[in-house]
Parts: sequence; structure tokens; C-alpha cells
Amino acid sequence: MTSERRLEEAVHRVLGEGTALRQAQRDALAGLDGHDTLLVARTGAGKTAVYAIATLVAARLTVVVSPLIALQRDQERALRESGLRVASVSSARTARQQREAITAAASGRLDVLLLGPEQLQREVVLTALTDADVGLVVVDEAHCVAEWGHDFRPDYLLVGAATRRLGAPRILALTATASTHVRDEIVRRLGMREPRVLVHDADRPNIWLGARPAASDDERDATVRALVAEEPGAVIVYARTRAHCERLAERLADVRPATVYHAGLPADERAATQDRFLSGRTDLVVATSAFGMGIDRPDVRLVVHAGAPTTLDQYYQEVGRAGRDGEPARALVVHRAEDHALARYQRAGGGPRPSTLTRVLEALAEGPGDQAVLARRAGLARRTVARAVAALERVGAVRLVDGRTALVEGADPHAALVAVHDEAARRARLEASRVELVRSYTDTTDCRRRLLLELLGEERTEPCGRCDSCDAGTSLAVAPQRVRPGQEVRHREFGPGTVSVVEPERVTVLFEERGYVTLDTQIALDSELLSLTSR
DNA sequence: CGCTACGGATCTATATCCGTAGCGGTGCGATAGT
Repeated sequence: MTSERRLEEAVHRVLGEGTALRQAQRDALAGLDGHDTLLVARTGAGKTAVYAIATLVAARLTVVVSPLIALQRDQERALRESGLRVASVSSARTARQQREAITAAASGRLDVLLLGPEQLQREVVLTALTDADVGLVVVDEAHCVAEWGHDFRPDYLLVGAATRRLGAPRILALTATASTHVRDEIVRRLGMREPRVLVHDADRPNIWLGARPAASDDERDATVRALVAEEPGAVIVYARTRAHCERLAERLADVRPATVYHAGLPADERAATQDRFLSGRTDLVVATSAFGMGIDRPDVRLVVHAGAPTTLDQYYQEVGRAGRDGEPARALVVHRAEDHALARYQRAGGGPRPSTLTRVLEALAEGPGDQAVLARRAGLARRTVARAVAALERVGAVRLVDGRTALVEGADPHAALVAVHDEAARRARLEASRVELVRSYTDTTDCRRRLLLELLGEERTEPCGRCDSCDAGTSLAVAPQRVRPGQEVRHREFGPGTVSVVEPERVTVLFEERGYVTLDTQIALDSELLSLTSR
């Protein structure tokens, strides 16, 4: 059978009779053989179909790394309906089911195996998959690599290392939105080879953008209340803390009944809230960032942030839950200067302590082991070990051998500690600068959409006409300039960087060593503080 | 980083001020106990 015929058949099986591939899907499939691919496309663009089809065409095992067990469940169902042989490995399955799944994967009786990044660090799973014929590793919700890997779920940073252990199959990373810096980080951290980054329609033109300052907590809550009161449709209110969710929901109660959603609530209650919202039985949820992946309701008319978000990446992800039906929707952030303090704290997380790294290195000196073994030997929590192993792997001091972590022969422990420290310091500067960038967004009188889209890698010279700045007439057109988004530059002090956002008189550059810095364009260029380079 | 709660000190006793400790978001998986 020709490859063209195989593709046709696979498309038919996955999408059904008479449905053709969309452009984004065709682009992703073409060239998947020769390149690791990062596909940035909005929810509903059919990303699952892309790897379902690729799997059928290749007739080899696809391993899908997915962050939430709930998402694994949804995908398992969807893939099974397409006639694929699917199984998953997670703590939601019994020990027996897990054993059966990895045995089936290893012996070629599966098309797709779904699991979380933690599973790829278990020796039994990794060794079984080493024997399997893995043709493709899919990293779903790939922004988690950059956003969760560094502290919250460190095993995300080890997905690349695990993939290399599986005979270095092709990688397909999928996400809905990501700034250029997050994209770079996904490519780097997953160790993608011959990487290809495909980006589709980041703009959501039907979502009107706005920001309102507030002088106090009460004033902020009152503004949120007024916004919710004037909106008859479905609304998501994002608050910064769990306590604030509860308080805000009480204050909204006489306007409209509000349901609270955050990670401190019992699992059954959370599931029920999500169900009610998705099915339209509840139209107002007050939530923390826990209300996120998997929230795909078409007719959300308003997303309000009661307090500035931690990063603009996070913000755009959350804003993107509005207006998925293409009808007009609004996204407003009601912010106080103090919000950024919380954001700084939340993004701060320094790297592993030197004493922790030393203990893990000592545990490794006794011989290779998987994280569970190392945790026992070192007397540390498994997550602490995972963070240390990820950091040490990054600087080349350890690597995965079979299903286990091992010391790299000849690696200098002291040099590794220094390298890990430097990396953590660099990262702390970057994260602090990302929080500052949120402030630029909330405080600007210029076009808000331009700032967001240029951060996401789309150059804009004209104001958008669909934000509060444009409504107020304070947005400015950017005259042709010597600097453009995406351009490589060098700063005399900060070193190399990439232009991120261009405003009429200012330019925001992402420096490798410093993070985001905003400069006066004219002064920086005329004084030769900043020079244009090309790589 | 900055807010909140709390204890102690001060003051023409019933509040108010000050210093400081604790806290703040996201989910997996393993474990203990029914």
C-alpha cells in the first residue's frame, strides 16, 4: 500500500467519512518523519487527530505524555472510538491494569499508551518501553514542560532524557498558546532534534481586552461584581488565592449564584462543578488557576481576573477560554500593584539546595537507581529527588541508563553544583522579569493586544481596535523601526537577546541572562548600548 | 514581596500601635487504614 493510500485510510478512520484534514493538521503530519515538531494551535484544532493519524500510518507504538489523569481518560475514550488500541498507566489504574498495559505496549499489542511524566521515571515502565517499538512520543499540553517542570512537577524536565532512552523516536509537542520563550524552552528541554515549530492563529479577535486598576481589595471586588452583574452569559472569575475565591463568591452571591473551584476542594465536588459548568447548568465559577486544562465550553462570554496573573502566558491561556464559539467575548483584569508581590513569590522557587544535590550524588555513588530507590537511599521525598535529578541531568552530571539514573563517569560534583546554582539564578531573573511584563500589560495605555501577540511571536504594527486602549484612543501605531519582533540583538551589558515587543518608543528584549528588559529604543540604539546582530 | 493575625506594650484603661511569624497555586503517586 502506498503511503498516500495509508494516510487516506487513516484520515478516514479517525475523522470519519467525508471530513478532510485541516491545514494545521496537514502541516503537522507532513514532515513529522524528518523533524521533531512543536505544534501551537488552539483547542479544537484537532491536535489529537494529528497523532492518531500519524500512529495509524506508522503502525508503531505512540507514547502520549499527558499532565492530568482526567485528560488521559478523555483521550483514551476518543482514541478508542477511532478504533485504536489504547491503554494508560497511572495511579488511577490498579497494579494489575498497569502491568497489563506496559506488557501490551512492549509486545506490540497497543497503538497508543497514555501516561504522565512521573511514569516515565519508573524503572518498570521505562525498561518495558525500551523493548517496545516506539515510533512517536507525543507531549500534550507541552507548556507544562516550561511552566511546571522547574518546581511543581520536575519529571516534566526529564521527559527528554526518557525519550532518548526509548531509542530517540520522533517527538510531537502540542500546546494551545506559548510565548516565543516558552516555545524555545519546550524545544530545548525536550531535546528536540531538527525541530520544527508550527504556529497557528494565536489571535482571538473576538475577545475584547481590558484592564482596570483598583486601589484596594474592596474596590477590586466591587469592580469585579459590577462586571459580572452586567454580563448575562457564562463567566469565569479567576482569583489569586483559594481564600479569595471563597470571599469573592460570597460577595457575588446576591448578583448571581457563584460556584467555587480550587484544588483545596474534594475531588467529587470539583468534578461536579466542572460538569455543571460545561453542561451549562452553572454559568458563574470563581476559581484559582486549577480551573484550566479541559475547560472547553464554547459560550463563555467573560473572563475576569480578580488580581493580576503571574505571567502573560498563563493569562493568555486563561483568556483563551472565552468566546470559543467565535462570538464576541471580553477579558478583563482588575489589578492592584500589590498583586505582583504574590506573583513574584509564586514564580520565585530557587533551584535545589546544594546539600540536597550532594545527598543525591552520594546516593548515586552507591550505584544507579530509579527515583524511588534514590529517595529511600538519600532519605528525601521523591519530588525533591526528581528536582535534583532534573537539575543534574541538565548540567550533564547524571543520565538515564536502562530505567535508572546513573552518575556520568568523570563528572565533577563541585562543578555540577556550581552549574546548577548558576542555572537557577538565571532562571530566577527570567521569572522575575516575566512578572514585570505582566505589569507592563496591566499598566499600558497602548494597545493591549499588540503586547500579548508580540509576546506570542506575532508582529503587529497597527492598534487592534478591540481593547480598552484602542477604545480610549490612546493606542499608537508603530512607525517602521530599526528593530522588529524576533530580531536578534546584543546588549553591551546583558549580552545576546531577542526582541520581543516593539512599542512606539520602547522595545522589550528577552535576554538569555537577564530575562525581559524594556529599553528606550532611540537611546539604546544611538548610544550603541544595543546593537542588531544575526545568528 | 506584602498582607493578615496575633501577642505584647503602652496608655491618664479601651483602644491603638508595633514587631514579627506565617501564608500564598498548579497534580501526580504512595501510604495508611477501612
